[in-house]
Amino acid sequence: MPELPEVELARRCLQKWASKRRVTAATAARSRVIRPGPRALEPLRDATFFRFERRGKNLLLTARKGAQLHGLWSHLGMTGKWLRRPVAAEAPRFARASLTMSGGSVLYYCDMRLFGRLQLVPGARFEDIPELRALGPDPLTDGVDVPRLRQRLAALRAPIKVALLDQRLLAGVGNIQASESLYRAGIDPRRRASDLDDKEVRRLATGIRRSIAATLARFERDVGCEEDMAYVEEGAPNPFAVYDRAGETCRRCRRAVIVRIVQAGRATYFCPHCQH
DNA sequence: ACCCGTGTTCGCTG
DNA sequence: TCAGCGAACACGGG
Repeated sequence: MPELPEVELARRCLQKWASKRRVTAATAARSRVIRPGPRALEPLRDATFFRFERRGKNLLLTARKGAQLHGLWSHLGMTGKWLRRPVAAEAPRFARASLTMSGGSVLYYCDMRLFGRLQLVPGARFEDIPELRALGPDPLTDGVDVPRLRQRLAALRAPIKVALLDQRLLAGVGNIQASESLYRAGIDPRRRASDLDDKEVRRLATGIRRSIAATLARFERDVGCEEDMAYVEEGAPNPFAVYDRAGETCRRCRRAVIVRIVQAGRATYFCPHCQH
């Protein structure tokens, strides 16, 4: 489920669950998401997590064990999530790794589709990892630098919606936030990225910030991390303005109908009347 | 049965 | 050389 807001929520939950507690056991199933292999997490035994960062959709945790630092890099892919359970409880479905914490709880990494990633980073040297170095600025923690964004977009022939999914441009914008941001900015997702003028990039930057802020605010209201953490409550109404609303009347103009198209293999939703 | 999917990477093509 | 595209990954839900 995770785009930037969901991953930020996961970061806050993990911080709350793991801060100042010691890892008493760490297990990992044989699975392609655990790197480099099933024994990858064993060095975390007796370590204590003290830093909980997020860059785009990546969670970067740091633990200390004596003089040693261990990094844990977690990317949730499409279906990854972290859950907390009492030590006596059964493991959740699709659990791929677990960290048993002092104090009697277990943190489970669960991932049905196995598109995620869980990797130990020796010495917590995240700065040495090429995939992380390649990430663009994070709209929530770094803000959006409009002149820089426009300069980057000017070099791209791809449609603006497709460009927004490139994590080298901005880290954390995913398929939902891309549609939502463009809707807020009143920009047609099919426009060539290089064709956006200054004013439009400014509107887009505002759209991105507000769309992320709105989603995060909703999570803060509706989703806690007391026990397990549910990204989307079962049967909850769609919280987004256009995403997954094909065929519905646009809430802004009340005239046109939201359209679904496919770009680069992904669904895009927009209002043909409000977005140009 | 069939299609769809909040992500990323790889290989092919023009 | 490189942007762009489809496929692949894996599996449940509508």
